[in-house]
Amino acid sequence: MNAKIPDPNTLTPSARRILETASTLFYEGGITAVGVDVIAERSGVTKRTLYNRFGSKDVLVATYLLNREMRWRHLVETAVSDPELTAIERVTAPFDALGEWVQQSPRGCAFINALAELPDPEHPAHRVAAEEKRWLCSLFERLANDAHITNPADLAKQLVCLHEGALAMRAALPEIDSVTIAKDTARYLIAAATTSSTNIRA
Amino acid sequence: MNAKIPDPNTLTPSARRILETASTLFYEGGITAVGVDVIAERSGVTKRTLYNRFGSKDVLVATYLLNREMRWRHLVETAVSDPELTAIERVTAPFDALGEWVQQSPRGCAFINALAELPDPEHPAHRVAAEEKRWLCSLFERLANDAHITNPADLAKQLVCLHEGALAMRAALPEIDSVTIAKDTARYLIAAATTSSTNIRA
DNA sequence: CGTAAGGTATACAGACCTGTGAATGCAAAG
DNA sequence: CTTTGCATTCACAGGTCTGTATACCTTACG
Repeated sequence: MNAKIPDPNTLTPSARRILETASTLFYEGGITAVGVDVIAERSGVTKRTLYNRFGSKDVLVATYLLNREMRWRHLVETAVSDPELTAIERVTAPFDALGEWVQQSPRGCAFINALAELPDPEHPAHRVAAEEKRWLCSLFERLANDAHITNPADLAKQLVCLHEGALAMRAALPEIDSVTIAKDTARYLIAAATTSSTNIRA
Repeated sequence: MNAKIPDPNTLTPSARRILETASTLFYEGGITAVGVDVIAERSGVTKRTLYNRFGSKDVLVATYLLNREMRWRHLVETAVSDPELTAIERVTAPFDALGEWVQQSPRGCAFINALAELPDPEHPAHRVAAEEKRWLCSLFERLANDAHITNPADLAKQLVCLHEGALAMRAALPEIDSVTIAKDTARYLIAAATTSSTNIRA
């Protein structure tokens, strides 16, 4: 029932083109609304080739999300590894990455969007989406830990919420600069958590 | 091109049933993925009746979102009007409402989800979604103002981000109690903004 | 030279999609 | 009693959807 996802790095030239076209169309037009015919046509490829390379639309969707996750992770990892940054600044670096990212992705989080369209929890999209959020959360936790912040786990969850909220708000109300707001709020929470001040009381 | 949306409060019995069925199916299965045939069948109604009442699927979708927004607004307005609450507690009351809401809506924000599926900015869904976010933002601002908080506008935007993030995270990673985290964070930000402490520095 | 892999081209199956047409039953309100 | 509104049944149009079948071409490589 569930074919395996091809490695986005070892694709034939046509498969590359298909994946790139599909990525754009899926993100901009929605997964369900975009048919394989359009993807094939816009890739300069026949539908047969598409199915030869990916086997099914579901696998193509999963590859799209996986590939997108890889690109996003790479961007974030580059941002947090900037040697110019202090340990504290590193914690908010993902928000800088997000600021760049949304320039080309104003329609919200592709993983959240995919979840909205694919309710079946068995669909590989759910695994990819959940994993991405978990990854971001542990990254925040690790960075907070490296910056000697009290309660890194709690702070990480707060930052992830802010992060997701900024992405969603960007899609719904672009007139609000939600990414900057989220980053400023993150900075504030971090500063508060470093100065050994009163922490959050449940 | 754009038929008008019927008032969800003055519907014939059949239309009510159609709207309720559609609401469930759209939210749980995605808007594009759910066809009018299923909606009609599950409502015990013929497709013709559906089209007599709503005119098009797009209008049905818009009515679904509008009706959902009305229910959500009502829930929030009830929560913030609780006479037991102090002015400060009122500011976080929408998060309490959210906690109840997600019990029956674990699949994220219906408006954000709709935006993900309907990229056309002319679609009425965009108006409804943007308006809902704007409404929530001004509500937060008003509540913050009533609680004599410095910079109510800034705080409101932060709270909206937290709010949306909690909703999105709930859908992606239900194992994290994101609503509680968001509410606690909100309380913290509010407390910080009331004690005339250092505010956010850009 | 021979073979295999990647790709092209066209057609098709079978299901589902939104939306319409035409005729009819039924009940309440004027 | 008749109009009006609501709902019904059945059939259909015209597309689009995913996925497959058949047959051919081109290039690389051993």
